[in-house]
Amino acid sequence: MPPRVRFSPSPTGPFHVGGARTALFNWLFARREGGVFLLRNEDTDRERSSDEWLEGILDGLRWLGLDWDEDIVRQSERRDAHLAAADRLVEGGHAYWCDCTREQIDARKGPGGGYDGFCRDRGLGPADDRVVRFRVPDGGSTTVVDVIRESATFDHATIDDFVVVRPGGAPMFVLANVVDDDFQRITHVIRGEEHLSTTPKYLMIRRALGLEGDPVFAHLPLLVNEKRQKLSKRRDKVQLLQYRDEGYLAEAMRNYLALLGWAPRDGEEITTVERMVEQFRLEDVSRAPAFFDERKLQHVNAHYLRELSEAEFAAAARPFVERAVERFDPELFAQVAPLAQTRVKTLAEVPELLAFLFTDAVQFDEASWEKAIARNEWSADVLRDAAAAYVEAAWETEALKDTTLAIGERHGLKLGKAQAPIRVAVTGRTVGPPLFESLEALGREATLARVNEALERI
RNA sequence: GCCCCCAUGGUGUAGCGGUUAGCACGCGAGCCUUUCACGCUCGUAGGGAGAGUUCGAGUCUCUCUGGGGGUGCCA
Repeated sequence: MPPRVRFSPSPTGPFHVGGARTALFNWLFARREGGVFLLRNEDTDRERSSDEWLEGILDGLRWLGLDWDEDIVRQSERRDAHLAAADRLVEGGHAYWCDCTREQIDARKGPGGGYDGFCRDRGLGPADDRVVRFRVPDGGSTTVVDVIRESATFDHATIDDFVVVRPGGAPMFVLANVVDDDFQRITHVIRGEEHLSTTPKYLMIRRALGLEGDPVFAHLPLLVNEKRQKLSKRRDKVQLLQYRDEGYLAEAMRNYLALLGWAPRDGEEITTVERMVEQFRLEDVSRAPAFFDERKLQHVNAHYLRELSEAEFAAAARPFVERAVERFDPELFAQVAPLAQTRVKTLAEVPELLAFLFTDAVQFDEASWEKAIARNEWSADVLRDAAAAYVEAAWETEALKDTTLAIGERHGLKLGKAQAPIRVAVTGRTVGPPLFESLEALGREATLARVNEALERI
């Protein structure tokens, strides 16, 4: 029997990197084991769920290349099955109707106190304003066996009778989970650690329903922020597709996500998805929470960026540049894009590097101007010589380099020094892509205009 | 409060009773070099604390400490 796993997000907000990591680990496991990767839309909270959020999740999964098998199960359409299970629980004495309000519970146990079992034996029948509570066995305990963290035992005495059906017949998450996992014949439940403490409830419901053959559990370590708290959409940058929009490649994101709580056995952190599938073992997943470190993500992304062919890089970077510069020129861009390839960590950094080629007005960075031009008395001489020599020079990289080299020698300057004022005059900054390649691409006319403009500005 | 989980450099991790505690990110230095990058080389920094088991402990046990998650008529 091939393993069957599921990713079951709740479509109540933008797709989260934590969710993406959970999906990825499920996917890697399924692909590694020749299993089946299923999707379940957990939209039982009708007020908070929407199809638009679901679309965002699907977009994210497609972007990462996480393809799923079989049709997506929509949990809200499984309501009858959930309620039938609740009926069976009540009939079997494993659950009961309860009409306590939060206020009444607080009045009896104090604010924040748990449920005290008040309605356990009142024999209440169904009503729209009543809930169904699971009757937690009085004694004993439930042990969760977990591939990643061995086992965790929970005494029943520490678990209050919990709600399985809300007023109006809305099934709760745990009930729906148990029923649908059984329906989809899920063999391995791979999810975030935040679900570990609800797992005994899951198991108790299974027992009460008489279900046999528990799935294997694997609770993944949480993804946390720099303060070591679980990533939250309120405080942290967690939207998966925001990273795409900021110039990260899907391959890089997928590779980085895999590294959070897991490491390839061969030690090669940056690796192909095929190698990840080959090496993925659930028992190799670590137990400690992992910090989502964007700096390391940047490193991984830069690596993938450099691995692209020049044409692929240009194609990937083009939309970022096109919308950021004054006058986009496709041919010029194709020519200069490779100059940026080893100089950026994300595609979003490409425009600032190349913008000087797609504008009429150079933006001078004042610190650069000061450092390369204003502070050096020889800078005006270099610029004057360049303005003269560039009129006649052959307009290609090597010739421009030789010409500039000669100008430097005349003033006792190495090329590194001599090129600085010219670079600032033409690009506005002391750092940027290789100068002579840039000049060749910019053209003689624009270059001369900028050098002369700088001369006047001194 | 109660329950549960976790603990190797700043970060992600390797190790699975005997290692000079490895790798990667970051950071620092050097080389390369038309700036900046890339690349290469070197360096920086680590098993929370205390007991115990053992000839020997990051690795096993216990206590404590710290962090986190859960404790909903959210998922």
